[in-house]
Amino acid sequence: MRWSRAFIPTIKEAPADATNASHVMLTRAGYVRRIGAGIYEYLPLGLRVLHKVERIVREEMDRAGAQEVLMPALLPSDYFRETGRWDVFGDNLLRLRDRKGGDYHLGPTHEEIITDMVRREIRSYRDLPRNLYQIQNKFRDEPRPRGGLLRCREFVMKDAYSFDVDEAGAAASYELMRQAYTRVFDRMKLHYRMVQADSGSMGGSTSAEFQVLVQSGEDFLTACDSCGYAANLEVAQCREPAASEPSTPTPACSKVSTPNAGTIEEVSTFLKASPDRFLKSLLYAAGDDVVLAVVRGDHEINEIKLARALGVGEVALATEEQIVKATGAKVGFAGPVGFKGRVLIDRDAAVVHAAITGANETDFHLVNVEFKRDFDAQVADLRSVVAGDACPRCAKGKLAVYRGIEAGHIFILGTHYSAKMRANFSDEKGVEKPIIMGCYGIGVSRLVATTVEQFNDADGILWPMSIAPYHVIVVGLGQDAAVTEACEKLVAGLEERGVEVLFDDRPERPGVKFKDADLIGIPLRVTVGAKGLAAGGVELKPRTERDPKKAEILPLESAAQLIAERVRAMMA
RNA sequence: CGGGGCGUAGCGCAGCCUGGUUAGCGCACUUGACUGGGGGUCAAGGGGUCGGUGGUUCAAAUCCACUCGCCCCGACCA
Repeated sequence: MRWSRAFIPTIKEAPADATNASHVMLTRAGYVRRIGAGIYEYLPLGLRVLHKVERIVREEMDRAGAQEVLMPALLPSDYFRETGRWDVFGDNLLRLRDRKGGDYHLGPTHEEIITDMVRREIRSYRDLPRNLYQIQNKFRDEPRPRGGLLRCREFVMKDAYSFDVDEAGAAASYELMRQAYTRVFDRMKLHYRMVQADSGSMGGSTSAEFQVLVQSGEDFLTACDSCGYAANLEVAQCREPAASEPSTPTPACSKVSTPNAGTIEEVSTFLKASPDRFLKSLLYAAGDDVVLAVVRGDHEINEIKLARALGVGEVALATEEQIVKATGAKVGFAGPVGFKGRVLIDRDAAVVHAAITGANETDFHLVNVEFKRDFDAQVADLRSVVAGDACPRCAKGKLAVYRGIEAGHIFILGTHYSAKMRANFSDEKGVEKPIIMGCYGIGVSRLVATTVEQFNDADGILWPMSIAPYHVIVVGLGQDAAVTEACEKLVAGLEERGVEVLFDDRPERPGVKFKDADLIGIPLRVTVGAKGLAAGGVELKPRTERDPKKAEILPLESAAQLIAERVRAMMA
């Protein structure tokens, strides 16, 4: 491709509303344009990258024995009504109505549709297992699209769905997908972790997320430094603390005045006691009840764990009125001692001795509080892991905390959809049973942006060879006939060898071309100029090399061959 | 949905508080000259329903009301 004929609108200044690296880079480099909140156009370079990601995903899905299908984006409401998601999805579902008044929506995910496709055709265990996948645009009316391409209202997603006769079969399908995912992310050279994750409300048993590690990630993860344990912070566990006795008997619990000191920080300063001696008491609304959850002062409560311990779907922080009503005190003075209602305490909070808590009385706290002696509560794991916690899996490991972007999620669904939709098969004995399903997503368009988040520098993008829009950029300097001739010859030689070449033949100054080449991030740059030709050939420099003086001089005659080999090596 | 902010040339912004006659700046764009290995210099140009509607006023980018769009923080998020 000749740049002089290409549509690659690079710009110096990104729109002011671009806040993260991928949005800024992809916009400046002419890959995408935003035309609405969470709605993007893919320009030629952007589409080439998107297609390359799709191709890798397709190849690995096919290799794992899955087959591609295409489902409608426009869906009649019947299917989602059948499983209740017409209501469950709420405002996240992009709904519309046709001229006859019929309810429709744009598909946010296609479990119901694929389940319907399968139930109409699959009758027998002989028809199973099967794995079907789709790569297509999906729609969610996000409450707040953000992060450029990272969270859009319309996005490209690969979803695979597996259908098995039993749990063992489903586990095997899941394992195949796990391996396929590993291959996909490896081929893209991403730095990622597979982590345990919350299966969500959709009743999955086994599930794992593929998190790409980047500082700008929305998710927090933890991983052990010595074994393979890794989990999303939502569900991450740490080792249970050892039980301990106070070194000296704790004096009787007593009340102290702490005027206007409601936060841990204020009371901690006021009483000159470190936060880890506090029992932080938080009130939560769980269904119709208000419960008290207690964690150590320096820890943060994890609402997913709390909900699980309570056996409810979700919990919400109590309102100010609820707090005042339940404790009889202003916000900031709640405590477990004397609390009338259900109390849960985190394992680490339960082993604090001579603790400090709110007194359920405005402007007062209690000191020398002892769990069991002064109050009782249900002990549970309620807090989020913090860096430095002991690994729950191995004896010596410490947990580190990272940030990541969720690029993939695999899980076993069981019979959640098949039971509701009567997607059954007959087993060997003729007994009708629901199909065991799994589903496996990859955010394809999100992956484009995620890769840029991980691979960029001050000058622009650094694509991995496997998904770069072009393998090589040939930069011709000056209007010299000899230079032009050398460029043409090199470009032809590379294209003959299957190398994808962008040839910058524009009559621009060298500085402009070099800046643009860095910005769009093609992995290999070949500079062809009078100077280089005089010195023996063309100059090859990887995008990762900052110093132009370190470019290799390749003889023009053999350059195409050598560069083609280099491309192949970088692809692997 | 709660809080904060922004809509003025393709992009980035000033002007608005304190209304006033041709609405400015940088980048980008066009033309010419010089220049030519990391976003060059000089000169001359073109480009605007000031988000929309209504109101106040002799006069509105500027004041008021409504409205649409967008961004950020939070809530939410397969």
